[in-house]
Order: sequence, then C-alpha cells, then structure tokens
Amino acid sequence: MNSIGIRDIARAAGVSTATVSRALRGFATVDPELRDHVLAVAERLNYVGSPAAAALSTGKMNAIGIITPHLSRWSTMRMVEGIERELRGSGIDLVLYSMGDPNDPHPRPPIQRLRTRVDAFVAMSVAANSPDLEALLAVDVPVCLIGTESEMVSCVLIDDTEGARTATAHLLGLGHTRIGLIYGRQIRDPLVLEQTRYLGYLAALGGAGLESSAELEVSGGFTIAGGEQAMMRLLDLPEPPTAVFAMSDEMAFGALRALDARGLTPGSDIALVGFDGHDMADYLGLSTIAQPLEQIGTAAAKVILQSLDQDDRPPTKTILGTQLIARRSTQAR
Amino acid sequence: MNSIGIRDIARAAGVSTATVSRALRGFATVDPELRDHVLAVAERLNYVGSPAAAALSTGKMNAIGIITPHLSRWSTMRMVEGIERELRGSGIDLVLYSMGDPNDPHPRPPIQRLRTRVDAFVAMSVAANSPDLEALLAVDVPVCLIGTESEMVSCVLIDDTEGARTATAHLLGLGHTRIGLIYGRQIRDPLVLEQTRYLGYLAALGGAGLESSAELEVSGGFTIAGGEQAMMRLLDLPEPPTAVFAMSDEMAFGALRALDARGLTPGSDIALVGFDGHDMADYLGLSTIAQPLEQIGTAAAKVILQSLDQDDRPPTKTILGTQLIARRSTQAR
DNA sequence: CTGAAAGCGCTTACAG
DNA sequence: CTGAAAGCGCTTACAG
Repeated sequence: MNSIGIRDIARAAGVSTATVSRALRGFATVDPELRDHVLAVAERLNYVGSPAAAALSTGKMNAIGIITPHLSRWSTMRMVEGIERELRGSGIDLVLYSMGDPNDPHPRPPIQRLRTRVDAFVAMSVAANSPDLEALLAVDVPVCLIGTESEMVSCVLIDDTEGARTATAHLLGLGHTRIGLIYGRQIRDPLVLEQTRYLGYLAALGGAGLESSAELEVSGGFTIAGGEQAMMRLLDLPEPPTAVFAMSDEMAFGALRALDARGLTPGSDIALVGFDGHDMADYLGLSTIAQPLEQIGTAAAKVILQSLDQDDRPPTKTILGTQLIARRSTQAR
Repeated sequence: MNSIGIRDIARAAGVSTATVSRALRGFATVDPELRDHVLAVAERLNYVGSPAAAALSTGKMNAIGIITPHLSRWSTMRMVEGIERELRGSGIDLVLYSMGDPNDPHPRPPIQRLRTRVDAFVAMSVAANSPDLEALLAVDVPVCLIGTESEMVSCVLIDDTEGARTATAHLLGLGHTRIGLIYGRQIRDPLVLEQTRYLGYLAALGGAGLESSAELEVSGGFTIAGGEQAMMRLLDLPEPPTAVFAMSDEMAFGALRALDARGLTPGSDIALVGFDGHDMADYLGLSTIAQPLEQIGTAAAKVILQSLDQDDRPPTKTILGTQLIARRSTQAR
C-alpha cells in the first residue's frame, strides 16, 4: 500500500492539504513558486492520488461506461478503439459493460447501479424498443447512443438509409434489375436498424421504377453462416437474383462462400455488395458500404466529453457519411 | 443525484448505519428478520450504493484493469469476452487500458496510476523485455499475464512450441520436406513469442531429419498484407517451398491471397497452416492451430479472482492446449 | 493567495 | 447481534 497522501505532502512541504490539493490540480490561484515546490515534494514522495477519495468528494468517477451488445464483434472494437483514442490522456477510464440482446438471459447489470461507477455512458446498437434504452434515458448522466436515433439524448449515427440506397443503386447502375436482399433478423419492425437500411433498398428500387419482391428478401441473422444459407435460398429460387445486397459484410462473406460452393464467380456471375467496411472485405474483394467506425467512436467520445464539461448541453445528433467501396464482387472480370 | 444513502435507510429502518451496511452485504451476523427489514427499506427507497465511498473505506476498487496492446485485434476481444463472462455478476468492473507496442509513441498511462483505479491486472501479450512488464511486476496488486511467461506473477499460456511443432509435423506428415515459415517481426530474440513458435518449427523439422534454411524463413509482420508479401517472396525463390507454416492466421490470409494471385490452389499446389483459430479461417478453408481464446480469458479471470480472494497465493502457471484443425489448405483436392 | 474544518458515503474495530 | 464513532483521502465553501 502506497500510503503517501496529500497530508504527507502538506507536512513535508509546510503547507495545508488544501493548498496541496489545489497545486496538484494546477489551480491558477496557487502561487506559482509554492505550486512548483508542492509538485516537487509530491514527486519526491512518489505521490499517487486516490481516485476513490477524489470521486467521493467530487461525485465524479472519471470513467465512462461502454455498453455494448457484442463485445467481440469486429465493428464494436473498432468503435471502442476510436473512443479510447479520444479519451486517451484525459484521465478518464473506459469501463466495459457487455449487455446486449434482451433475449440473452444472462443477468444484466442494472444501469442504475452502473451509473454509480461512471460519469456517462456510450451505448452501442441498443435497439430502439429495448428496455435498456428506456433505462438509459431515465439515467441522470450524459448518454451518447451509437447507431440508435433519439431525440432525448445525443446520438452518433450513420445514414443507414442512404448507405443502403447507394449500395442498391450501385447494383442498379450495373444493369441489374433483379436484386436480392439479405437482411438481419427482422425487417418489418420500424424500430430496428434493418428497417432503416431496408428503406434505402426500397427507395433505390423505386427510383428505378422497380418493385420489391418478398421472395428476394431473405434473413441472414447477421452471421456468416446465416448469410451463406440466405444466399443458397436465393440461388435456389426459380428465378434467382442477378445481384444481392447484404446488410452486413459478415453475411456477405457467407454469401461469397455460397457462391463458391455453387461454382459461381462473384462479380461476373452474380454481383454482391455488403455493408460495414470490414477489414476482410478488402481481402475478399467484396464491395461494401464502409462505415467510419473509428470516427464514430471518437465522435461519441467528443460528445460525452463536452457534456461532461457542461452538463446542460442539449442533445446533439451527429450523422457521419458512409462510402461505397467497389471491388471485385461488383465487377465483371 | 440519487442522494439516498445508508443513513437514510438507517433512519427509516430504525437501526444504525453499521447494521445497514452489514445487512446490505448479507453478513451472517445480522439477525435475519432485521436484515430482511433493512433490505426491504433499501429496496423501497431505491437505494443504490456508492462504490466510491465503499472503495475509499475498504481500499478495494472492485475493478480489474485489462492491459492490451491491440484493442481491435480479433484475438484480444475473444479473450476479453472470456474474462467478461467469468467476471459477470461478480460486481467487478472491467477497465480497458490500451497499451502496447513500446514503439507506439502515444503517452502510456503509468501503471502506478492505473493501479489506484483497479484491484488487479490482466495483461495481454506484454513482451517479456518490455518496460511495461517490469512495471507490472513492481506493482503491488495481483497480476495475471496472458501469453507471457513469468515466474514472478501468474500467467496463462498456450504451448506455442508444441502448437508450432504440431503444425509443422502436420505438413511433414503430408510428405512435404521443403517447408517455408512466415514469422512475425523477429525470430532470433529469445524473449518474444515468435521465438517460442520458431523452436517448435525447428523441432519438427529436426525430428524429421531436416534442417531449417534461412531463405525459407520470411517475416510477415503479423498483418494480412505482410503475410501476402511474405508468401510472394517464398514463391519467388528459385526453389519455392511446397508447404508453409504461418505464425498467425492473419498472415496466412495474406498468404492465401498471394496464392490466389499466382493462380495456385492452397492444398493441392501448396499446403498452408496458420495459427490462432481465427473465425475466418474456417470460412477460408485455412488449416490452423486453434487457441482456446475464451478459455484463456476465463482462466486468467479465475486466477485473478482467486488472488483477490486470498492475496498470498503463489503465482500459478496455466498452460492450455492448442488444437490442429485441418481444412482445405492442407488437403489435396 | 492560503488554511482550518466540514463533508463526501461508506466500513470496521471496539464496546456492549 | 447491534450501535457509536473514527476513519478512508480527498475537495471545497468559508474566512482571512
């Protein structure tokens, strides 16, 4: 136990603990010479402050909680990286709370309790109809949602509809008119991500004078395996699509595999676009709608830092752009 | 501010704060009826404890710090998931500290300071010669290293040498005698991971009466792109290898790409084994030495929980097994 | 610009 | 089994 406290410094420096406290935090109200002296003594004694004591006095934990459904999902970590980068050096810790799928029966830490351990939350991909969102809105600390739209608290979003529209329009531009869709879990629920992307898909089709067709819309469950099965189902249609838009790159990876299994070449035999900008998409030659994941993370962190700074800030809505990256899977070779 | 404290509960329940404190933590020394009463009152008042105050009193932060070099690396998050699962429900928070490559000039949070915010550390892939390791060993809280061997503190390891030996032996078993190696950054430094795997490679070769050859050993920098270039270099040799062992799956992915670019089929034209058990390896038909990543995480968490429980525990060394998963890349089709 | 003192909300010997 | 009181190590009005 390093039992050097400000009292020890105060004693050694011949000042009060109040002055030590002020000097340590660089308050301008401390005589510069005195401050330097105090800092020197602290340094010499190898002083390390007690965050717990500071937290108890100030009510600030100097930590922000990250609430995320799928810890190991690639995109999650990319965003966390962005957050970490922005917070780095601020002395604010990142506390990870895995909490996602309300179907997951694992005991969910009550947000009210988490609240006492952090000063703010960044919550990723919380479904708009989830009880967690309600709890987050009820909590009295700054919250920034990522990927969930809200008027009540700040959020950072990408334009999912626009991204999906761009993806679909890209396929239309290549001359395709029969365009399959691999979505996640549900598509009719107005409160979920997929709905937003679905609207973009529909809009693009509509813009080209085409109509959607239920048989061309299959679920891929947001997994590689699900994407593979979904593509199989599309290929098994009496009249298969000539192009497919998958709502995530991972599902598109599965779709690529299905194509491979059927001896079809992506690009020439069937066009395919994913969504995310996954690292491996480049490697696999998969065209995709890239999200600026790290930027999303840093944007969320900035929002939080600002509201921590000034707590009466009105909620902000940050919308970041996506980018179509065309690769082999949408090029005839 | 939820200003309900144990004093409010004490008042409402007609007992002392000491009793409330004990009841809340379920001490057996509290009369069961009284305890239930106190709990009921706490519940009714919607009491949420103050971790900061508890931490200040007890000196326990109820958090463990995760020190990791590459936040977004796939394997990192898999292990973090394992740790999270083990800690779930224990009330212990996970605090993420990104700190890796000593070459990375970003300001590294001093471990002495982090120490005051957590009760223990799990440190991943800290190089044995890194200053961070030294700092970790000097710190007076439980530490569990992952992937770094140590006699001073507990560690969780896989048998890298054995894994590499198995991979190489697998290739030898297929009849190959000219086996290339794609390593990470350096191979001669006895203090790094690669050295350990290199020994396995050498051992397998030696066991088959073969000798290593410098021209067959190329660096892939642990990245996809590096792996691709490394494989290109191998293919450009006057006498290229007929099989290759890559020290990571990601480098192997790059190698696969190089093969593809050269019109070579993995498995029939050249055999390839990776190392990690990456999710995508399955998808790409890459043979690999799979590490039990989540298990590594839970094992580390268990070690930490135990040392938190009883702080004079001697350091333990946990070695988990790897598993060869043979796929298309080592099968002639 | 500096200090004495109260207070943050718990836990824990100590006494009963 | 329960309570009064000190203490954990800071911060912050308040007074000077």
